[in-house]
Amino acid sequence: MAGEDRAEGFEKSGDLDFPRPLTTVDVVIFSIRGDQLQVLLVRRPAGEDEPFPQALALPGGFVDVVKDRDLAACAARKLKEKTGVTAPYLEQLGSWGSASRDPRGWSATHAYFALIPEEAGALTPDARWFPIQGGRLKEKLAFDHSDILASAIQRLRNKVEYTSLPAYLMPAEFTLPDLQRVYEIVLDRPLEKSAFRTRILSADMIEPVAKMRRGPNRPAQLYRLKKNSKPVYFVRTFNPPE
Amino acid sequence: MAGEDRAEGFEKSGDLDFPRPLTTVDVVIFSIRGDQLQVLLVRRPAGEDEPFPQALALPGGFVDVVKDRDLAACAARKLKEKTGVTAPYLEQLGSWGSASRDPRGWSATHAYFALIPEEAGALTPDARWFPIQGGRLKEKLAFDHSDILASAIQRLRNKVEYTSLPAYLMPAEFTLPDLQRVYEIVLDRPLEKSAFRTRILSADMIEPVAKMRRGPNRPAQLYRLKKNSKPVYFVRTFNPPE
DNA sequence: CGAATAGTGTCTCTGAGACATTATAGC
DNA sequence: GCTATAATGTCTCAGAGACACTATTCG
Repeated sequence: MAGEDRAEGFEKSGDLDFPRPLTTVDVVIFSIRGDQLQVLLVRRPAGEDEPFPQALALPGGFVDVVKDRDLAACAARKLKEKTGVTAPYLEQLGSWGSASRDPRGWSATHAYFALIPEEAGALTPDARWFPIQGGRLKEKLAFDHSDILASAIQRLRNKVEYTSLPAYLMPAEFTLPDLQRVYEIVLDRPLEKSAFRTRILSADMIEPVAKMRRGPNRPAQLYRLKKNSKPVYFVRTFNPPE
Repeated sequence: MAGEDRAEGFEKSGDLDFPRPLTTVDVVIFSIRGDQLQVLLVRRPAGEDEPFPQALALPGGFVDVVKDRDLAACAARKLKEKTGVTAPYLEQLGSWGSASRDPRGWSATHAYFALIPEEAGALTPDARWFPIQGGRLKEKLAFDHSDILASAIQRLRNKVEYTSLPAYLMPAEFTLPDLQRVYEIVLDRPLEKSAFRTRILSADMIEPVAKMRRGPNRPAQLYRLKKNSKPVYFVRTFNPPE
């Protein structure tokens, strides 16, 4: 059955009649809400034969070989279904597959992570936002979703050190102090204003709009993301403390 | 058949009787041979009903739900089978899945990439090394393996700018000029000797052995990787030209 | 000695960190 | 004027780039 031939790499692939792992896609969806980094989670159904009934989980599910042309389309579909949003930023995170992660049998999930602005979309009723505090989620998740989420948080933090990713968490128009605040929320440490501004402005990723944000103090210049702006990679990280 | 319920994320998962994609693992194995970056490829079988008969491909194959505990173990097994080597460096690269990449049906592959030293292992007869020239392979590959390889090359080059990954391509003992040469081969551009040495030596990743490499000129200090040394991440990239 | 490569030193430049200073709004 | 926040400027420091210079072997 699960013999050598197959494992050696297609040598007898004319015969495709052997057990296949389950194939799923899960999406880690981040947003900034109320000055916190938050992640979108759904509650699993309650059925008798359900794995992890009622547990919290990442939005996701089985690949649909009819509806989904490829993995990215599948992830985009799940994102759209849960949030109404179409791909501001969607990146593949990695895959997790083993005999034990799903009680129903050998399964492999393709994990993606998405960044969306606070204003975006209309949630489905089964989905809720949960804050990431101290770089972690308090709640336990179904399957190995806690591992996947931890990996997503680490990847996000890492990349925020040397990329413009937080721009995708911003509303259409924002000020430089707004953007710096989002960097600081994700990294959970303060950044130097002066160095921050130099870095962002020299990256040619945002452009000023002819408006200012007014408040009880000096107004701030409003900016927007430049058209078709891909993420920018800086040649240095922010120097992590110590 | 491929209806909404399933796609919505396990909601009816009691019913697992629907088409599953094929699940494979492929490994991009790099080594330095004869002053070139090379990749290990196998030739596909010639059978009538084989996809891409006789074409070159990355080593890999179906996940074996009996033999393979998880994806990484599956990748390590394939690496071992083809090269006799056990994991000097093995990292997940990403996954590729679509309806069209394999003529036998919807399939998803989990791609890994491995770095091994030149001396290592005994190849199986169906595997051969092919040089990467100008950052690309001349040969066309089966499936979407050309895309996967291109992605692996890009990831490798990227990481070499700010990590110690090339250390895993080195023999047990090597000199600093040797190591610099490997960096230069992968990046395909010369590096400054002085800056290179400062960076590597301050990274605390290698240690001198009490030997010198002798030649027709001044001998060079031999080094080895420190025990259990994980890859080092530098806070700056080498400044790319222009 | 010369050739060749190993290894070090010097000078400049860029960008981050720290922190002071100036600017502009509301009250 | 006072307060609060936006925006800029100054000084220092680390590390890269460029390149000169010294060191050590063989022949």
